[in-house]
Amino acid sequence: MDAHDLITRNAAEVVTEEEVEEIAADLEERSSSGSRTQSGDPEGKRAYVGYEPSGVLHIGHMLGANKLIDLQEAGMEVVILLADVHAYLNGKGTFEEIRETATRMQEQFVAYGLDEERTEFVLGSEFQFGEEYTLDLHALELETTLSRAERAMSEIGSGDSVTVSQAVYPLMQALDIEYLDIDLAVGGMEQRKVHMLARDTLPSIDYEAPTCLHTPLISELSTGIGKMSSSSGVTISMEDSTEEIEDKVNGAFCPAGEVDPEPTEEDEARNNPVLEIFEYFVFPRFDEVVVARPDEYGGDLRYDAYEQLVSDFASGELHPADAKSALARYLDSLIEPGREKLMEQRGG
RNA sequence: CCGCCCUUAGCUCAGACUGGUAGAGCAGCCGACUGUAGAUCGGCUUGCCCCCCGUUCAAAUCGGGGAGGGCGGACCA
Repeated sequence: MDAHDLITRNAAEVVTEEEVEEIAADLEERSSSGSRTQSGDPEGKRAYVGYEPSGVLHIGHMLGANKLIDLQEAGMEVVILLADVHAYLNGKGTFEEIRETATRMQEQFVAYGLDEERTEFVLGSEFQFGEEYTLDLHALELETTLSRAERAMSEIGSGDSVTVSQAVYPLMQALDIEYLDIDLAVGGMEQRKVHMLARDTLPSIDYEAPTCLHTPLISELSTGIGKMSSSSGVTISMEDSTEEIEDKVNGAFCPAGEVDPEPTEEDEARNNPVLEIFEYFVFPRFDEVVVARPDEYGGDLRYDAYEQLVSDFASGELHPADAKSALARYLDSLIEPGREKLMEQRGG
């Protein structure tokens, strides 16, 4: 797979396609000339994603990590911002508490499969209190209306009250992209308003508009309606036991043969979360997927591409129950190293 | 600072005028039916009624104080 395909595979959108092509072309040129990207190389292409530190990685973090692994493979340098200041601004606790969870999070990312040598972890507070940063932040504040900043914070639900800190939050995200010298800003689709704000406002203080890549959001597991969230409903995380994974996956909405389930009576869009997780988690990380199937139903099935699995599912050849048990098994093996790290962290 | 409104189950709210320690819908959980889940049936759980003080035999309900949240406070209409 070439650099461009690695960058864009399983991405919900890229802004803009032209800008990504430029990055990909540059990576291709460098790899063919034999100059493998070294960390800290001023010419290297850098991608980043930012997360508020949380003690336990959940499926959203893992989805982002999958993309970062793709980007590393494509030759990019990868930066994970452990956004302690952002977490503080979002009311997640004291700096001490937040920083402690930041360390745990970093270890879990490595356990999940990020190359430790090629991943740079940066604590937001390392650079976000600098004088220059602060002045730039105020300059951005001058360029941004409250309502625009408020709209960019996806976590703010209607009806919730908004603090000034939450309005500053997205502006800092924009500035981080510049200060970390990022060529590609990565985030889930819930980050697109923040990134669009960054593209609009950074040029007004004479910085470049960042190129952005957004990963899809997985549908709510038990209904297929809306998006899976770490704050409500069923979510999958690194602290799930094998049994919990099995139970959660087994409880997932998964109508037989329906790749594109019908909307609900209230006209809410529905997706098949089981297929989504196969597509975004399993196939990117495994060359071959084996679905164990009882002999009475025809024996095991083997796939080396997501499309093959979908086509069997659509035809009815692959039954949801078999798909689910296979999914639980693969998800479990993805989570296992992180789960062990987590137990180690808690035991010590 | 001042004024008005709100606070009851995880969520949206009823109950307050006419005191008798609480209800609905949704969600959730459990069974039946499906080789999964959903749908559909059947069953079940849940509450510092925002806090404190007072009146009363008895307070979610009445009185006082407080906290949190929403909206408003020039002009124009």
